[in-house]
Amino acid sequence: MRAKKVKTELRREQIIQAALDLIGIQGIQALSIVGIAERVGIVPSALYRHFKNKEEVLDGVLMLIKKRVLGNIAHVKKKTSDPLEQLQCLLIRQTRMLSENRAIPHVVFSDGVYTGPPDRKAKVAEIMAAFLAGIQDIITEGQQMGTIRGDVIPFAASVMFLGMIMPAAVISNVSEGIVDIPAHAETVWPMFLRCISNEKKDQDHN
Amino acid sequence: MRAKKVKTELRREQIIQAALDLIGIQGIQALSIVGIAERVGIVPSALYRHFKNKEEVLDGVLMLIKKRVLGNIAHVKKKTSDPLEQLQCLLIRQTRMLSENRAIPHVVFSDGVYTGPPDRKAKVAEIMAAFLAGIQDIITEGQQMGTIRGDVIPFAASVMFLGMIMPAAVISNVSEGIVDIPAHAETVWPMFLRCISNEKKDQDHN
DNA sequence: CTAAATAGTGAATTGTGAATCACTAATCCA
DNA sequence: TGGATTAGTGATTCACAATTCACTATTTAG
Repeated sequence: MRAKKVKTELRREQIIQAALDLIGIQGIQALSIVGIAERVGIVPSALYRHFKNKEEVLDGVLMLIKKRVLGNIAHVKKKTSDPLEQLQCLLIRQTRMLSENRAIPHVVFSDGVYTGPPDRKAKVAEIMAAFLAGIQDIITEGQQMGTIRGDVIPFAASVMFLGMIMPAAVISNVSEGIVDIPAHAETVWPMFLRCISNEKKDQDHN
Repeated sequence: MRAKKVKTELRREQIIQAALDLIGIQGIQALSIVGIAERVGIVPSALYRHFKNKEEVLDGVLMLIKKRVLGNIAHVKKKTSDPLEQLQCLLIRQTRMLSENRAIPHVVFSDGVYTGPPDRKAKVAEIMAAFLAGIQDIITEGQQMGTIRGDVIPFAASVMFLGMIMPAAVISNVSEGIVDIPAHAETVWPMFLRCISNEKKDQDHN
C-alpha cells in the first residue's frame, strides 16, 4: 500500500522522532533505515528523499536532544531567580525527561559517538558542554548571592550535578528500571545541597 | 606467514586482551573478529578454535573488567580500615584505572549492552551492582564508626560516588581528554566528603 | 619415531544493512 | 486541465562482517 505524500519538512520531523523512539527502545546500535522507515510508514528508499544518509538523520536526532536539554535550562531560569531552587528544579525536570525519554542516554553514551565521524563526537561534546555551562552559570550566580559556598569550583560542581543524573540513568537502563530515577533524584538532592550550599551552620532543622 | 601454535588457555587471554584494547581505541561497535585476530596475529577463522563466537569473547571481556573493578575494592579494604580513607583511595584507583583503560566505559555504557543478548545486560548490571554494594558496605561501616552521617542512605550515596567517576569519564572521552579524570577526582572529593562526612560543625573553615 | 590432538589457514557461505536508480503516483500551480 | 515538481516504490548493488569447513602444519604422547 502506497503511503500518503507528506511534505519534506514534516516527514523530516517524523523521521527524527521515529529514530529517537527506536533508539529509546533498542539503542543506537540497532537503529536501521529499514526500522525507521517502517515506523514512519514508508519504504526505506523513500527516506532518502528527505535525508542524504543515515548520518544526517542522527544529526537531526542530536539537534532535537540539544534543543530539549537546553530548553530545560532556559525554562528553569525563567521560573525562579533563586539559584539553588533553579538547580533543584532543573534536576527534577532533567530526571523526568530522562526517565520518559530513554533515548538520550543511549545517544550520549553510545560508543557510536566514538566510532562515527569525528564531528558527531564534537556535537555530543557541545551538548554536554552547553549543559555544564548552564549549570556553572547558575552556580556562579549563587556564589555572588552568597547562597552557594565561595570555595566551590563551578566546573567541578557542574560535573557533580551531572553525576546525580547520569549514573541513575545508566543503572536504571541496565537494571530494567529497578531504580526510579526521579525518586533517586529526590534522595540525592539534599546531599548535593550539603556539598555546595552555604548554610550558616545552624539553620537546618526539619 | 603461519602463526606459532599457542595453547588455547594463553590464546584466550591474548584474544580477550586484544578485544579490550581495541574497544578502548574504537569502541565496541567497531570491534570485529577480523580486527581482533589481526591484533593477535592469527587469521580470523583461527579465533574460532578458542571461542565459540564473538559473544563469548565479549563475555570474556566482561569477566576481565569485573575482576579488575572488584579487585580495586578488595585492595582498598586491605589497605586501611578507615572507611573515609577507603573511599578516597578507591576513588583514586578507580579513576586512574579508567583513564588508563578507556575500554571500560565503552563496554559499560555501550548501548550494545541493551541490544545484545539479555544476559549480557544482566552481566553488566551485576558488575555495577557488585561495585555499588562494595561502596555501600564501606559507607555502612563508616556510619557504625560514626565518621559518616547516619542520615545518609547508603545506596544513594554509592550512586553518587559513582557520579564522581562516570560523568568525568564520559566527558573525558567525548572531549578528547580535555578533562583530566584523576585531577577532577581530587577536586570533587572534598565536596563529596562534605556530603557524607559527620564533621561536627566547626572543624574546617578557611 | 609416529600417530593423535591441537591450532592455524584460506576459500566459500551467509546475512545484513546502507545506498542508488529508473520508474510511478500524487500534488501543485499557471 | 495539464505539465512540472515532489514524494513513494521495488529491485538491485555494494560492502562488510560473522561463521563454517575441508585441509595443512605443528605439537605432544605413547
